[in-house]
Amino acid sequence: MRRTPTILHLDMDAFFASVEQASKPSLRGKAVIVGGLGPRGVVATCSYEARVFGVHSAMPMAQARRLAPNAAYLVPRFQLYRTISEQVMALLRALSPLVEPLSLDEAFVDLEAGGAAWDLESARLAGTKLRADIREATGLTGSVGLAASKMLAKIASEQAKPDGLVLIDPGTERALLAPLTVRTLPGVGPATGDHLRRAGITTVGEMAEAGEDELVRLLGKAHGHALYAMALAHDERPVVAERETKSVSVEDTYDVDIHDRVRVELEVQRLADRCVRRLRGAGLSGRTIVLKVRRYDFSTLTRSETLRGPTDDPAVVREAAARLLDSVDTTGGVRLLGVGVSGLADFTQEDLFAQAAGELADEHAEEHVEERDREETEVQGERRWPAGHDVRHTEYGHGWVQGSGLGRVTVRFETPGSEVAGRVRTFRVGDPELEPAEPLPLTEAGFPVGAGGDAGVDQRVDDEAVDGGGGGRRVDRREGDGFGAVRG
DNA sequence: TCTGGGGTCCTGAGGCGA
DNA sequence: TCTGTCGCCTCAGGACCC
Repeated sequence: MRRTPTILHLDMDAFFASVEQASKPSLRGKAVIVGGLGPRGVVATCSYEARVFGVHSAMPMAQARRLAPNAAYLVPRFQLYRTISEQVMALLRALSPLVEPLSLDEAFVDLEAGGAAWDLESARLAGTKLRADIREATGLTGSVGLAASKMLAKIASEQAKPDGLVLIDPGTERALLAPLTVRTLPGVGPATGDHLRRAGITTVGEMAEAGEDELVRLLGKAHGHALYAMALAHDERPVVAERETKSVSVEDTYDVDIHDRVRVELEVQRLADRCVRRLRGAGLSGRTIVLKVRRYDFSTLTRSETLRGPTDDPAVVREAAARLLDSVDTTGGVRLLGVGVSGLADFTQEDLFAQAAGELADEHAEEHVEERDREETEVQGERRWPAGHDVRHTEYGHGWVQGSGLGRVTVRFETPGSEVAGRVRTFRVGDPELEPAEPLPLTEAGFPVGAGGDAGVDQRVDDEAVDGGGGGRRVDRREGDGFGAVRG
């Protein structure tokens, strides 16, 4: 392990929720919860104000609503988050060519490789400056951890949250780790945590004391060796800038279990088409087709088939997925279906006939996508208005959808630069003066050139209105009008 | 009461050829 | 020719991460 704390871990604070608060002044200081708003949605991120009520990531949305009924509930706007994330990643790449993004809101940076830091003080300075730069460029806060390894840098940034910086001094690592719970270590989730607890091991120090042989006996070879090394603060994993994609998959959870076998078959075909579009979009093909089925009782099974050569042919993937489905009993109903492709290559080995058939099928698939996009943004000729998405009104200007339902849409007219919360007005959903709009930049610095906003047409539509967060007043709560229905 | 979506990695069973 | 074994591959499931 290197002796200088020049591995940096950046973690943006409550990223999705913070972006929403920055773009909607009326939500600042309020409980904001971002996630799937359907009956089976879960929380993606929530603001620190929402965490006070016990809400956290991955919690079922229904539970979050019970804990924080007056919070603002918004659907994620991934395109906007991606745009902001690119701004942040650009700042990281200015520090070093060795940047390893873990997600939209997290990354490792090897400061030493970029010459941005070489000792304790230069590392601290680089981290401090980075946080200031991020705030200036995006208006958002991020927490920084600095240490001599990835594991320790990540633990440090966790301790720094929110809006802080923690540097782990070389030589103090083991003492720092010893009292922490085993769940602190990457790779220890609920199952491994339980396993260790049953063996009387609850802290990292106890893991180190237990010894390598005992951990291997308890957790298996790979896991045991890796976790023992981590418990001793040994982590030699390098920061890796480019990671190869190993698989591509798509899956859908349905609002209501599907019992109809024909419908299940149809959904699998659609998922296969979507998966192939993603595959082709990435310029990839793959050999192994995987079908995933989650049944009514939440039991999950996968079936896979390996072809003789890699394919990106929608017809081939559809047929393989259909064959795999033949071996699965779906009579009790299914809540989730998924199709994936692994064993990836950046070339194909299809014969000419298959290629030709594929192109034909692909044309149909493209038509199908456009059709679905229309379905998602319009219902019986009327536009849909996802909660939180930006809109523009010819008279009142820029705003965002606070809620919709019963043929009405409620809009709050404000922009990221607004000093005070904007006024709220309600319109007919078909009002010709109201149209979806691109998100505005969060700061005057704006988005980088070429970065797009969110078209606002490709998101799942919520079926709930949102509350501004303050007064406990619910706006336009929709009754069952078909908006939340399962696609298809 | 309920539990998303998109990934990665590991393990163990079983088939198969050398 | 039969049998054991080793290594590799495929398949299914589980755990974990964000």
